[in-house]
Amino acid sequence: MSRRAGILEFAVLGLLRESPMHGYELRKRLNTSLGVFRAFSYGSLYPCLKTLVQQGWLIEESGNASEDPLAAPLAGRRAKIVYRLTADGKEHLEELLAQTGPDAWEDEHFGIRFAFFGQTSRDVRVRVLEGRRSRLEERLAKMRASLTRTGERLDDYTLELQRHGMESVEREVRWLNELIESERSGLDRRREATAERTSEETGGQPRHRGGTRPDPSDDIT
Amino acid sequence: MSRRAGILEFAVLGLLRESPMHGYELRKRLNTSLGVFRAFSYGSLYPCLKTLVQQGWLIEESGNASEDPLAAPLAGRRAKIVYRLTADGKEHLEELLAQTGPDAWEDEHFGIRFAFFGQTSRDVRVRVLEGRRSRLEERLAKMRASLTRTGERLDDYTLELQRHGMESVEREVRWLNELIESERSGLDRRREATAERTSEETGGQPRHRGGTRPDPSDDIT
DNA sequence: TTCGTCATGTAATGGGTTACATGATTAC
DNA sequence: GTAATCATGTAACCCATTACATGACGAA
Repeated sequence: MSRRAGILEFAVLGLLRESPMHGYELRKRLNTSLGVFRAFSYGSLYPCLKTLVQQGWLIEESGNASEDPLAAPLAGRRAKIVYRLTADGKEHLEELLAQTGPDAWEDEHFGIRFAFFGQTSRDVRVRVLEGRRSRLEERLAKMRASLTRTGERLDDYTLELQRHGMESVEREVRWLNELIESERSGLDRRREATAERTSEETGGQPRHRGGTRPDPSDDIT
Repeated sequence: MSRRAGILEFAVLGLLRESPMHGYELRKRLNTSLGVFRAFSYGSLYPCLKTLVQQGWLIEESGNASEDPLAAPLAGRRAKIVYRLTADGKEHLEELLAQTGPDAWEDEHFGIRFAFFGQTSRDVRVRVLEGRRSRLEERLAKMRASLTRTGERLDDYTLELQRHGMESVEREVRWLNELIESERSGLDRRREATAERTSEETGGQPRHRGGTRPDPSDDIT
């Protein structure tokens, strides 16, 4: 059981905790809200959903659950397959969210972890941020060492690439410092607020509708 | 023939153009000089080398070719498999280097392309940089649109993640602007210098040896 | 009636990793 | 002699993508 995360699984579970959705919608959210870094395709999403159902973490429902309540009597609209998190699934997600293992701060995972910080307890948040930071500092050390090394003889472009890369990492470290700082200073107020607060604020807010339909080719890529 | 690039193939060809090497050394270079972004393992490198040999782009040589000429009479040192670029291979690389198709500026490819700018003609360099820039600007537009959209209701962390992501992209755009600018201003001097200059400056510089052996676990990761 | 979007899926493929197996050489 | 590093590989797997197949619905 619990054959270690996989970032898509994580993302799906996290999104479905906020509200039930069908696959198509899920993918769209994956590639806008969370997808700044990563885009997923149906070819991975649907099989993933299937295995999550098999694990008992999701159930398939039919009916226009997460549809806009304002335009409620759609009636004719064909009922799609809506996925909802089960109790087991919620529990499983809770476990994933509580993990602070090394893969929580690797490049790919960190983004997802951060995206669901709203569902994560503050101490885990801090641990993940700190883990990420030391990961990056370790990397910086190696990059500096590699630049210092006598010999190597890199040409200007390679050098420039490395310089820019290092600056990017340094920038992320500064960002993390600020975040950690602000997590720490947020100690006094919202002391009670750890993993329990999410339920009431994730209620059914109307989905966006009308206004600027922003270019049908979704995902930011 | 020429079954489209693949970044590892590209990197191997590019590195071997500078000087012949054996697999182990190749991987190390891949993961330091170029490897700021990406790390490769033997499990992908050796099979890749094999197919490149089959394509006729590399030949296997035995002998301590790229070894430090200062410590030349190593004699006892067992001869490893040294890979050298063939004429065909060089030609093929030239073609790859000249390509300015859309995948030249996608995230993964762009790094490699840039790393070998020293072997690339200036007009191609500019085209790739500009392509990359417009790619990023396109992305920025989508991100802005997605942030502007009414509804969506993202929580603070997701918002912060997107904000940071956008700033990263904006920063890269500024970097590209500077690079393009400096490529353009470099028009007068080195006018002759396009793809022909690389031969004499890539001669056998001594490999690093002695001094600080920088921590045997290579790759920057 | 046709186009665009919504919606769900499958099969083939890709491009890499991990873990393993093996062995030579060098430094202590 | 033994540990670390150098060196070459293979097999099993992973996680995703691409291309494809299918079809319903709404709007022009």
